[in-house]
Amino acid sequence: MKAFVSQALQGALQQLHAQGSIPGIPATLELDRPKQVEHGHLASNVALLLAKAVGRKPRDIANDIVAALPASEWIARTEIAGPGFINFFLQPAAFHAVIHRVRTEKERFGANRNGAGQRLQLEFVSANPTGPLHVGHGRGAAYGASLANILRFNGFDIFCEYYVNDAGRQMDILAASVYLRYLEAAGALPWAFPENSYRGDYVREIAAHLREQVGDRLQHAAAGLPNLPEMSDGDIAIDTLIAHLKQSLGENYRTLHSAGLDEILADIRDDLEDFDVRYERWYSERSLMDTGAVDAAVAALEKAGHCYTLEGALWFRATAFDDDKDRVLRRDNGAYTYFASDVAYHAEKFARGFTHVIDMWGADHHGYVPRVKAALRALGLDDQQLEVVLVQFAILYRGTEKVSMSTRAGEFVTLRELREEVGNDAARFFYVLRRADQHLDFDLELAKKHSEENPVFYIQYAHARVYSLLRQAAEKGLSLPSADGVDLTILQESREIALADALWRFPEVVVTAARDREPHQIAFYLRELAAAFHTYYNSTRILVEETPLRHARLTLCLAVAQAIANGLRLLGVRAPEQM
RNA sequence: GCGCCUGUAGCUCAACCGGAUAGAGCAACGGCCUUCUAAGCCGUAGGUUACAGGUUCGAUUCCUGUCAGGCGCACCA
Repeated sequence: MKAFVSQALQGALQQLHAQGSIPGIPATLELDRPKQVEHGHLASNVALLLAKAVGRKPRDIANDIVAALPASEWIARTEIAGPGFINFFLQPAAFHAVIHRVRTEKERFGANRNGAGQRLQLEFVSANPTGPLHVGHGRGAAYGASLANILRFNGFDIFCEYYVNDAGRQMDILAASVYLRYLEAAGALPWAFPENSYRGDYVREIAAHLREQVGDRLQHAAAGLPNLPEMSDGDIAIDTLIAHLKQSLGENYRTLHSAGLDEILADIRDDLEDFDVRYERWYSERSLMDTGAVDAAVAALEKAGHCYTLEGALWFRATAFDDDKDRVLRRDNGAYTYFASDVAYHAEKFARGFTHVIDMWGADHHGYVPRVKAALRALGLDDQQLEVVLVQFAILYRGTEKVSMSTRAGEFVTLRELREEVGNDAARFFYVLRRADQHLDFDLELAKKHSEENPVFYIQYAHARVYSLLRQAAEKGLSLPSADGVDLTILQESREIALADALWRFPEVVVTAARDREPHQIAFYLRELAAAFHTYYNSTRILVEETPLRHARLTLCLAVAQAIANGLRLLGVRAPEQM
């Protein structure tokens, strides 16, 4: 419909251009919905843009443009308003066409092929597998999964990936923590559990499972165990413990390490699966080490002459590529930094042929963006193809009190707990109700309280009401509209036009939500569509005796239900037929 | 100190990558159920868009500065 008007406008402009009255057609020409209905269904600012170049008043130019518009069955009339806007008022037939389109396209209504041929990689969550996902990770999960759905609806080929940090020191700390709990369970822990290890209950469970698996076979490493509480520096204490375990357990250290990693990763997978968040691939950091990809990436940087050695460490000259300071790739102890494997990972993403790569990181990683981009450029890659979306933190509150979310202390609220408390639908919806760059205050008390008067129910209710109408019609023995042969031209009431107008916006919102990486646009749109429906429902009786009118109105309602279902599906929220 | 994000109604947030009179939800107040689900609808009230400049036909949006909040500035991940 918009394309139709746009075509007519372009035609008029081309005609004026051919006549020499305007120098060209502005590229920034807008054809948008005015905020107020009095300003028409569509409005263009083109005359305002041309005024300066032509040297005439905008309103005069607008007059010429309107005069040059071809006659049309869908444009009822035009109006020149304000400083020189051209307002278009459409015929009801244009809106009837939208309803027809929804019924034809069904679950594909709103979809487009804008992204056809583009392979896009989306990495999100990628939380360290050192514990269950907490509510902060939930935001990234909901956001990423929704964005993936929206991009797919726009025709992009999307590949979702979770980067598993299974190689770092944090994993060793987890292994050590599991071991201490393992000893504790056997009554063989000589002192109290240390502060800076992972202390959540899940560590006890992993230790218990390990014990079932290996019995007391690993207990021998307790001999010569360094006295952690006596050591003043906690980090050194942990590292000493890890070194001791690696040495005395030998091959069995791998068993210990895997016990934690496997169980937690399985838990994370289940959790996300239940949350309807799915990945094409879980990418192991360790695999980058094992295949030599990290060696290769670092070697490539060295070969390109962007590295130097200082005090035993290998540095990348990131400052040559606009970063604040140079970065260490390999420590003086010979171990690679996290940064080194991340360079390898990103180089590998590009090597796999994605046309565009989107990373979704927590906002606390923002300082990390310049150095990754610097490394990509140093490797001769186009850093423009890497887009980093920073998702601000979700700060947990219980009433007015901030809730600590230290994973080590085990005091956090897990994503699973949140889902069980407010439900998947509400959680998915709430998480994407704000832009990514907005801080999200997640008040647990409020989330619970809202579970009954939640905006998501408002939208679901609109959907369910339509199906309720169908059930009512069946009970009363009233016939339902068939797929075709419904005369929509009877729909002339302003609220019916307004409702169809709201429907027509869905395809546009799908485009801008993808373009701006903003799933919240879908959520806000759905609330407006639901509001338009509730208004209509309250003002107009749908199940009237006159069959043609009833069929036309039900067709409109079914179109609304279809659009709501399509929108909710993009956000991972169910569209129930009954509440 | 440097960098990134943010500042809009009492609260939580929108505002279509510069457009016309800045909009919703919640909270407050007043109405609507003998008829399709009141988990709903209708209405009232609420604003110097943090502040000061600048850019232009036009600024919540872009630029500069100030103030305030969050985050980051590791041979951690």
